[in-house]
Amino acid sequence: MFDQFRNKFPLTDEKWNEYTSCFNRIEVPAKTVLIEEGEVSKKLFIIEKGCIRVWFNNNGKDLTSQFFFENQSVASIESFIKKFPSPVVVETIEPSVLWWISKNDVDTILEEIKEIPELRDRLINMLFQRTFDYMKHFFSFIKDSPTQRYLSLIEEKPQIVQRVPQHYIASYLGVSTVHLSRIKSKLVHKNN
Amino acid sequence: MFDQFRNKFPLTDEKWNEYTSCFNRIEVPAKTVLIEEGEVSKKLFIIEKGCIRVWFNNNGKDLTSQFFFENQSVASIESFIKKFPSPVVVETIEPSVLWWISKNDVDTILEEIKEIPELRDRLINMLFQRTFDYMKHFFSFIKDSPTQRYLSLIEEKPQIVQRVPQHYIASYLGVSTVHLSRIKSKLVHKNN
DNA sequence: GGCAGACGATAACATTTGTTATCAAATGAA
DNA sequence: TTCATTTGATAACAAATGTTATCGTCTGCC
Repeated sequence: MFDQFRNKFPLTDEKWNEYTSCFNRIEVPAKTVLIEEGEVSKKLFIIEKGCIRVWFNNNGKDLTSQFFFENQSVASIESFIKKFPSPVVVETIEPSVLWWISKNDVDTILEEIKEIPELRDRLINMLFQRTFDYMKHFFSFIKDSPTQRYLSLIEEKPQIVQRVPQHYIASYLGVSTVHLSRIKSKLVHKNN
Repeated sequence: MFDQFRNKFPLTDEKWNEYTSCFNRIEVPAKTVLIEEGEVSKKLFIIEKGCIRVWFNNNGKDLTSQFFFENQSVASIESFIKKFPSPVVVETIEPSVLWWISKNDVDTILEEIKEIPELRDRLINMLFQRTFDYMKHFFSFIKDSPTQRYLSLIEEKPQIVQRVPQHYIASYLGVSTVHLSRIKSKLVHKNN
């Protein structure tokens, strides 16, 4: 799992082995809850195989905020960093193979590597990138119609449309399942 | 303007004076464009007095993404950091007193202070905070009705409701000016 | 003072989107 | 296989929101 990244990190073999051995491999079925709402999340997950959905409960309704696929890392980020109760549920969609690491181990590693500017800069860059991604998604809710958001999703994140059940996509786009059906139906008729 | 922050920064008087002298004071009327769409923004602004709106053009329509008031710093953040053409317009709403600093000076200062862990941590914290703020605003578009968003705005950012013309608030909430009028009207009638 | 433009309320109508209910197809478990 | 569950399409109706137009008020400017 981690060998593919070995050459990207300027670490000794010893340190590399020490760090990668902090990760624990698990296999879980679909619809496994990895982090519950209200729990203080002490785990960070990396997806080897499968697909994860982050959602929260709003007046009894499922609202999906993000999807994650192979090679992405997932946590209830605010909970993981600030030790707040998680506002969101993290749950598998497909049967998945995951690696998790505890917050303690992450903190230890971060403390050790912070002297390596290359890694520090990369982490800061990741933070900015995540900020920009949120901005982009946020803007689309103000400026685009649901139909346009769906078309952008097909264009920019085809994995989601291909692998995720449609009612989750609807809750991600902020529309009802019925309306997403209508949107798809209209698009098909327009193209004929 | 900067004296009120003097004791928050662990710097020598010499460095403090050197850094604060990088800022330039300007007074501008209402509706002054500070950063145009498509421009690579090389300035960061701090508001001494007044109020600023960040917006972008979407098919001829004004869409407001943020408001800023006294003591806040404003830039077309992605443009400022990554030197992209700015996707947004930054514009005063009220006659304002501003201080601006060039990107060159910011880079110089950041390079010098990065050895001070207190400042580095504070900067990283600010980045996280901004990420979380975006998340919150973004969630509200998925989970709240326009009426609820307007009520939250009154609750959490009363300055905006008090100081900003209503059609800008409508474009910030993602509704038409007519509909925001209706929302206000319904709230008034409900309370009587 | 008078005028133009900005701002906001309201009405009438059009369009979009949600809700509820029903049905059909696919899927998974016993 | 068979049955229950999940998933998705569609119809009919209700509610929310946008669009266009009109009017009144306020403000800044000459």
